[in-house]
Amino acid sequence: MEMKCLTLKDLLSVRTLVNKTGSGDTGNTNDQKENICMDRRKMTPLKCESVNGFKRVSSPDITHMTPIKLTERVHPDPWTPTANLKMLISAASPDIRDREMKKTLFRPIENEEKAIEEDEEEELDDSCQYEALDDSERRPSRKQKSLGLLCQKFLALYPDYPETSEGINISLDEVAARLGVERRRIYDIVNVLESLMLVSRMAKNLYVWHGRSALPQTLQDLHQAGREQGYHLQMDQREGSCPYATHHTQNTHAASSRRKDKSLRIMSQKFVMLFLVSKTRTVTLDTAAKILIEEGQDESSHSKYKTKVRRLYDIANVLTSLNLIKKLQVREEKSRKPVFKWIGPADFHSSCDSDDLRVSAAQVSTTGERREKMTRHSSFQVIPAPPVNQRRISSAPSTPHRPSTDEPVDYSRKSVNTSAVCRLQFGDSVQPSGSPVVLSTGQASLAVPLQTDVPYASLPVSAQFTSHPLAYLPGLPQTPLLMVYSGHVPDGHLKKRERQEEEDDDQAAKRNKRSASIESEMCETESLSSSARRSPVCSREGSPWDEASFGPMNEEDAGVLSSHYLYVPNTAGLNGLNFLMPAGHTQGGVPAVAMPYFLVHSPLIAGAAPTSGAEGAASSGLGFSVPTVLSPAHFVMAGGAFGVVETLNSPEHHGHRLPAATLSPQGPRAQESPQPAQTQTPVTPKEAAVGSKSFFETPGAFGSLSTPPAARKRGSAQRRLDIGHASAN
DNA sequence: ATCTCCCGCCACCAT
DNA sequence: ATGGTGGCGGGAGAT
Repeated sequence: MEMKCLTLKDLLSVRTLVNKTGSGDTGNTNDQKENICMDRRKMTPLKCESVNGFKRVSSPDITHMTPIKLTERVHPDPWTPTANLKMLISAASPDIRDREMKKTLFRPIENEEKAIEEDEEEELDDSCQYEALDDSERRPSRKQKSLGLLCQKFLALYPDYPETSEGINISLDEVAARLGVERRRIYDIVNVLESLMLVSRMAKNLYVWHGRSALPQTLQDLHQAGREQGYHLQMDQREGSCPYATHHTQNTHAASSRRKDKSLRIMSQKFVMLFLVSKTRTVTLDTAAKILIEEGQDESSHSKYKTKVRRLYDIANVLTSLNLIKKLQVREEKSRKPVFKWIGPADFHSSCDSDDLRVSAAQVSTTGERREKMTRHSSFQVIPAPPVNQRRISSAPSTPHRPSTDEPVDYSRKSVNTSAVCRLQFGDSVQPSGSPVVLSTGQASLAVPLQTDVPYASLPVSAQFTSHPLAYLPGLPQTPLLMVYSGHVPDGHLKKRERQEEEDDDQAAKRNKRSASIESEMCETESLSSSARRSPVCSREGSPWDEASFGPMNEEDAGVLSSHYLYVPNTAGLNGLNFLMPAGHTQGGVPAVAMPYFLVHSPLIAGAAPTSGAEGAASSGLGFSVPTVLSPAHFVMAGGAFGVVETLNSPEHHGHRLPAATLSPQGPRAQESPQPAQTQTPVTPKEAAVGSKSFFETPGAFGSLSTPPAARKRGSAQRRLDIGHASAN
């Protein structure tokens, strides 16, 4: 989608309910909130007081959008959130109202319970159901304030399948006011929705609604990622303790502490993955919590578990509202055991295998967009938007954007890319086989036969590739980015995933096993973005030339790798770039997963032998001589680890590290290393630290699939997961 | 008693 | 310093 939505800010404000309500949204509302807070807050006196206090002060504060206890300010009828909504809706424009009504009234019932609840609530609201007027009744029940219900209301505000042309802006403030809740709650919802790409964050306080259009694809991607992550194994085995569990935990320590890693978004995606890879499509919170804890936490204290479960409940409530899962009451033993069953689309696995395989220029925009939207997780991310179409959310409320600095490449999430990227195979999920790569460069796309070798042995690589030892990409077009990806489907990349399920187990197990050492680094969105900035090369911390980064990986690692990309930001004078790819590198001593292509830093090429890393890789069996053809553009040659490479000399570009990068031998250790010398962009210490973080810990999973554009804008640190951040940097 | 999960404090982090 | 985000866990309602 285009970012036109961004420009819609004006529109937005116009259509906002609040505005309609008239009066500077805050002003009146605040007054109203007065009555509310008291009744509504069942809270302790203290809370009430604070509320009041807040309230008093709020009037003046109105100016800034600081979250105001929206709950209180919206409607006088505290105990019925729905009432607030209705009121607001009625005040809204006909469109909104209609849509709203339609939604609420006709939306398929999710879970009986929910539906019923809602209905009841509606009734209550509508009629003067004051039968239950006792004070106790007046106070909204816990259920009425549930996140799930709130989410339903939220969803009711937007069409499941909005017209593609225009994005629907979502102002958190507005929606919070509209729903009569505090903003904090909206974050909970939006984060989960974002994890499924139902919405995308465009800027501060501004999201764009995408609806369920991309849901199937998103789910497919998640399914893929889940399998690559080895979740299916864990799901199968876990019913006690997963052997891998402990393993996992081990090496993540460094990364695990970061805030984003515990992100609700990520957790949500993982949670969904669990369902998707589960044969029974059911997941117990207990299992999910354990699995998730293992991944992200060092310690698994009971409190951690409890916290995790809390979050899972939050997520589950939203997913339930989305009709994707439903709760099953399974009582066993002496206690009830919360179990959720997937009731959403489940056929995605077989659907898109072939179509998406090749991403043509034309497709890039859409596909890329989709991926990009995939949470902020780099794994889902994709292509940066072309400078041209980029929309800055500058208009976005309170989000200043840097003007043109980032002009060349804006990976801001906001910018839904239009194709500026050349993308070769998308990913395993998308591209079934390590097939020929289709390179799309904005306007033109060329197919580059890639020799997939041993590492890809499992792949049905056809002879077609063999004939082309090298992929030669003559001067890259204007395209800002070039991404080459040789699709290797770890799982044997069968078209039918079902079929693989059993087959993959071994691999998955293997991956899982080793995941401990690399997981933290895999596919981490944030790390990608941040690291990208720091280091042009995918190598984790070190400079592109860091040997460690390029060193051959061990077999295990090799096994884990599933995707390889060649990622070349074509910004600063890369147009003339010529690219060579070794077609059939032998894996001789090289771990099966060695990369088939390299990036070579021109200086190196020109002058002496490639740096150790590159050198090593090259020598390792990739008989690959660097032709003089290579342009002066800086090249980075990456051998083994994975396939993301970037040019070094684009300041604006931040390369971004692929998940595979984590595979470097040093593993975790690398993480600790200080900032790469080459950091192009100033990085805060924190960022650096972040770099090693892992998002998905899925080798080659999404991370590999979607490469976050080299330079993702960095939004708030917390948003770094985002695909694109508004401000470039 | 245990499950759910609301609520809002407050750490984070970009500005 | 400011303000948007959102992790987190206390603690209370629901079962």
